[in-house]
Amino acid sequence: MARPRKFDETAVLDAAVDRFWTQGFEATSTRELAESMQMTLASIHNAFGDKRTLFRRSLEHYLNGSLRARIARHEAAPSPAAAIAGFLRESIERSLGDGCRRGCLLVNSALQVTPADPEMRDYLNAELATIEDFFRRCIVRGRQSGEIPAGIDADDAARLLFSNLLGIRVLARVRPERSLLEGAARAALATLGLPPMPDI
Amino acid sequence: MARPRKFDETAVLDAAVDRFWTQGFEATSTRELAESMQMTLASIHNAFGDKRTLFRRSLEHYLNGSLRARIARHEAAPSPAAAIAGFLRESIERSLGDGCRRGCLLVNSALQVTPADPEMRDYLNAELATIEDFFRRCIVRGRQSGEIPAGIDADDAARLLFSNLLGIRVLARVRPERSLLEGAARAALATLGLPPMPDI
DNA sequence: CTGATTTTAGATCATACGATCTAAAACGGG
DNA sequence: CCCGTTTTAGATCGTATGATCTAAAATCAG
Repeated sequence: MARPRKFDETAVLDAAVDRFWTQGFEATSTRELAESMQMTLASIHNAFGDKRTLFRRSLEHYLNGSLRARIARHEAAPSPAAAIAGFLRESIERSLGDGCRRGCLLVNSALQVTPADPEMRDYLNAELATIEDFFRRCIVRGRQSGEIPAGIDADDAARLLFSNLLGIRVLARVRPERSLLEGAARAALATLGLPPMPDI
Repeated sequence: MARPRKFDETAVLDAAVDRFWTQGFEATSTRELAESMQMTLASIHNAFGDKRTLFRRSLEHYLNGSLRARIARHEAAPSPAAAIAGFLRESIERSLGDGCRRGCLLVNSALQVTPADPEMRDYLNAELATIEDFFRRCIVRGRQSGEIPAGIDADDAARLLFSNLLGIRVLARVRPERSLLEGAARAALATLGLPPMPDI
């Protein structure tokens, strides 16, 4: 019978996410992680494997509690148009509410992957694609129900919303100004004939 | 009379840009830079200062030969609407033409700045802002001349184009697919009543 | 109690990192 | 020639890095 673990997995993964999110993978040392996670280096290695594997686990943890949950919640709403608007509103509020101005761990990480790690790139791409797909499904459903006016090609509309959100995510880290983030989202919604973002 | 330099500054800065662009600042070691630049570590330090200063110099070099030159060229064109469309077309073609799929050094770097370096963040933000300003100037001038239809607020239109371009830049690194990049740009242009991107 | 197993704690390893040091080289001036 | 200055070359430094090692601790079963 082995000695029981002293750490709470959720708590330590939260701590790891926090560090990686703020500083990025490369600039975060294993000692800094040990400090944040309140674990020794050996314990981290025992429990999570090497640094890259911990990073991967942290991403997964972040996505489960963040992007995936939010897409599911918004998509469960009866109105596809309002789902888009609400998703954008929530994205902006979360970013603006982050005192550390970290933007989005997924987007940050996607840009930091080096060519030496195509597996990580593909993983991140698959996750990013869930955003684009969410937008597309909403557009298609909204047009079928007549809630969203026909206009440009549905694929292109989804791509516009996708790139718009990615841009907002970039700005959330480097220039988190409400007028800028809201203006970009408001314009995308308006030009696509979608309802405005709900007020908070 | 000092010993003359052996290196060509432009060539070595090109080499540094290449490395930083591909791998990012943190993941690129000074020894890798020395190899690429065909200079010793001490010579690099003598000529350019520490790693961060070299990075800054490399960014400046990249921007002079890239973003700044392109904004100036497109803005000199007689048609503000065509300037926007042409700028987007060029951005996409440059990204898709890059076999290393590096995206945009400016955007990549902006996301990699850690909170410990606000000065670098501000520098990068100022550079990014020149893109937004370019779009705004074109929108305003195009509307004055009647070439661009009135629609949503000019500031918001500029923000939409800006976030759209940032998103395209992100995708240029992580998922450089022509249909995706072109679709996002095409949708932004179409919904703002702008002309399509010129064919290549 | 011993044994098996996993976890923790602290030290340590092998290597890499950014940066610096020493000395020779390269140049023109006097 | 010597001198002054900067650059180059190669070695080295002090520290940090990701990872590992050793041994004690914690647990239940027999």
